[in-house]
Amino acid sequence: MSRTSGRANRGPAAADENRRAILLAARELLTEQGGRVPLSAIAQRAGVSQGVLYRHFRGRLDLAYAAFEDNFRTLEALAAQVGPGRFRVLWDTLVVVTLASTAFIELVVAERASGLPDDISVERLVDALTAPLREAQRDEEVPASWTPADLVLVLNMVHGVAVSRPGDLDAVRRALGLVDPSLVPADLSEAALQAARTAST
Amino acid sequence: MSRTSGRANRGPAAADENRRAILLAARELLTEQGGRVPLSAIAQRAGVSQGVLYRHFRGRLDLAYAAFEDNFRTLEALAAQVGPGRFRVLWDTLVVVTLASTAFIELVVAERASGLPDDISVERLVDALTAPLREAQRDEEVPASWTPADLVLVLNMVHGVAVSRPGDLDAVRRALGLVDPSLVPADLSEAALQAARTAST
Amino acid sequence: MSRTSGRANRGPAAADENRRAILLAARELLTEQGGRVPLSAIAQRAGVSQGVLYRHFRGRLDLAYAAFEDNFRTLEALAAQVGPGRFRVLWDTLVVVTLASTAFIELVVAERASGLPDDISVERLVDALTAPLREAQRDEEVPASWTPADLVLVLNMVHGVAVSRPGDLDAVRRALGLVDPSLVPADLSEAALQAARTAST
Amino acid sequence: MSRTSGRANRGPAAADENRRAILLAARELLTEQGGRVPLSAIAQRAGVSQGVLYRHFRGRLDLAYAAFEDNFRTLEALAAQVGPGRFRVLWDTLVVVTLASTAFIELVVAERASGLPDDISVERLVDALTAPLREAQRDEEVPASWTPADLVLVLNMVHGVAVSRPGDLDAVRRALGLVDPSLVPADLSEAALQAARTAST
DNA sequence: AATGAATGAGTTTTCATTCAT
DNA sequence: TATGAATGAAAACTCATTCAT
Repeated sequence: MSRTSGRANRGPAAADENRRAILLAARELLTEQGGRVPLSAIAQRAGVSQGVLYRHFRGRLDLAYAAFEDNFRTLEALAAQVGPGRFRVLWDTLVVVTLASTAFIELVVAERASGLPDDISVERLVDALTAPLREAQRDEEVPASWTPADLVLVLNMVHGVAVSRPGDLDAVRRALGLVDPSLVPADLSEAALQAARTAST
Repeated sequence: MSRTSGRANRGPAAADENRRAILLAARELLTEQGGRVPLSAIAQRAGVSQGVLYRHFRGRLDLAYAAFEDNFRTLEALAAQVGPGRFRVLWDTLVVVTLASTAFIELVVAERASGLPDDISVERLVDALTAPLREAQRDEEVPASWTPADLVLVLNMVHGVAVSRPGDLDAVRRALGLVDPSLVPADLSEAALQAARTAST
Repeated sequence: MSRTSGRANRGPAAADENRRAILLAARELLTEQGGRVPLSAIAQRAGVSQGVLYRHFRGRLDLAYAAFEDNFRTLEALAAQVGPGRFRVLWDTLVVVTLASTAFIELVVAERASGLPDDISVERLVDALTAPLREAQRDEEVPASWTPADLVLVLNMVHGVAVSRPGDLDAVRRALGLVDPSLVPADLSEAALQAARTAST
Repeated sequence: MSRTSGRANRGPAAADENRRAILLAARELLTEQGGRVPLSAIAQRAGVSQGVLYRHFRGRLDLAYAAFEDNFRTLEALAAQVGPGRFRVLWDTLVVVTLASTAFIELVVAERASGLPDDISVERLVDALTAPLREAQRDEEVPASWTPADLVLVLNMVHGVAVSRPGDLDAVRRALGLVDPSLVPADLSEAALQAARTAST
């Protein structure tokens, strides 16, 4: 599953590709083996030397921060688009992205003592959700009582299910259904997750 | 928060006290510093030597298993009692115990690759819940549609909130309320958690 | 030149001996190979594992601090003794110890950015020198114009010669003679240095 | 303190400027942070790429050798001039240059194991000093007993003070005064040092 | 000729686990 | 039986040096 063939120096031109390969490898290995996979294993899976990993990311946590940043950007881009049903799209993506990022969330949670960087915050999510949620409530697609913060809470719950039952998408569906049927994404498949994983910047 | 005072050999009489002190220290340190605290730090906080820690627990995961076993026993004892309202008591305890054991759950989840021992399983929880839940449904205290497995799912969700927002009991209350108001425990306080923490065998 | 024979675990009883062996090995290797010898090489020469080195000393600088502390104690003990000629003894020892500690001084100097711990200071030397110097001046053994701080300055100069001409004791003698003939120690031999090296706590 | 502005290829015209910028950056960083600054940091401070640094200097030690060579040339030029008081000028410059080059001296001393190149030697200094010293002695400006080698020894001592008390020019003055008042340079100021630093080739 | 990314070989550092006392 | 030192096997991290562009 190594991305690049040999270990030839492909030169600076490959820098961006390397960065992406590292993030992807991290996602995979963290998911497969848990938060303590050696960084050297991640570098290896990405097909780069350890030095390259350290050039791109200051350390383990930085990998997670970078993934979060990517996610935020994806979501903010979605939220910025207007049109009917954008809440639906945004929410479904949010759930899928949360599931695809379980490993990174765990990492950050495990190192909570270190404190989060400013640009990784619940507020950012709340901001992106506010307008789309209001629209959806106006159109009576979702209960009027919900706040953006409630939705973030639901994502936290989704994460709880994801870590407790790795790979069990049906459990996630049932869990969301317990809160409200309208929260269950239309396409919650392994393929959708895989797409979200590969899409990282 | 008991620490053994000196370091004289206090004989087997101290063994139990040591065991409890170790589990408590582990809970504290895992919560404070995340899953990677050195075992030596746990031993130190517990006021025992590393040798003693190893005498009681085979390793890091064993600490979590032991805590789980304790929890299971507490809950099964509760479930065995009959009488009106026993579901209420059982559920409230389940939530509190889940929150008090966040650190150990994280540990096990992080090492999920290692596989769980047989006596730590969802089934055991389902078994304990089945009868009390049926009673509560008969008395129309909770929706008839719920299954014991659904409740375990809710506990998973609670765990998700707990790790995402450490110490925020209000978030837990709101989250449970989103599922169903009847799921919010009557006494969900730091004091209740502390009691659950100290209660470990 | 390894101090201990094999690599058997000689148990806690050897802890003190290990500490000493590490300091001695550090002195030797730093002198032979400069300030960048791998700590692993020091551990090896001392006949202990790397972990033992780290148990005794937080890192490279700690080795130097420990050596300084040892030196200070030796000197303060000498300064505390009374009797005629104690300045002579103290000064000669000071020069020898400075030369025997060249490697550690270089280390600390190289890492000056890190700042010194409080208990490693010029003042401590000045304090130890004050009374003995006063006596020597009363007895007209040394020029009345000198201050303890001047003597420390002379030690700094000795260090300059030591690093610039490693092993050249004659250069040290000539240098001290340029300042004042009375500053040249009576016994400034490789044997005296070796004794000072081995004497570290 | 010159930095190349952009990063366009400015052609061979920039080569000299780069060389100087690198040496200056090395002086600064070695002084600030000790002998272990990464070469990449030096290149960065100099405003050039690592490749350029390597084009000019084979490695870390080469930086020091180059600085020494520069110093030697300056001094030999001074020594070649005749006229009354040339010893004075030469000596004062020697002291200033020694202080301005502390960082490089430390570097070479730390790597003493590697051995010096032939053209960096005490003899070269002795040669430059011989005639001027003889004149000064004939004019009774300095004690007749001194040899050129003694003066080199005094420079070694100056270096010892410089590393032990970074930036403390007064200590240097006092130290030289302890040897002989005539050795204290007339202008021993930070400005004079700065001039010597910038003067490199 | 300049840039700065990539390599890869150290070095440092950390712990789980063992074991002498 | 308890203690805490020692081991040793990872893992993290750092840079000098090379090299594609």
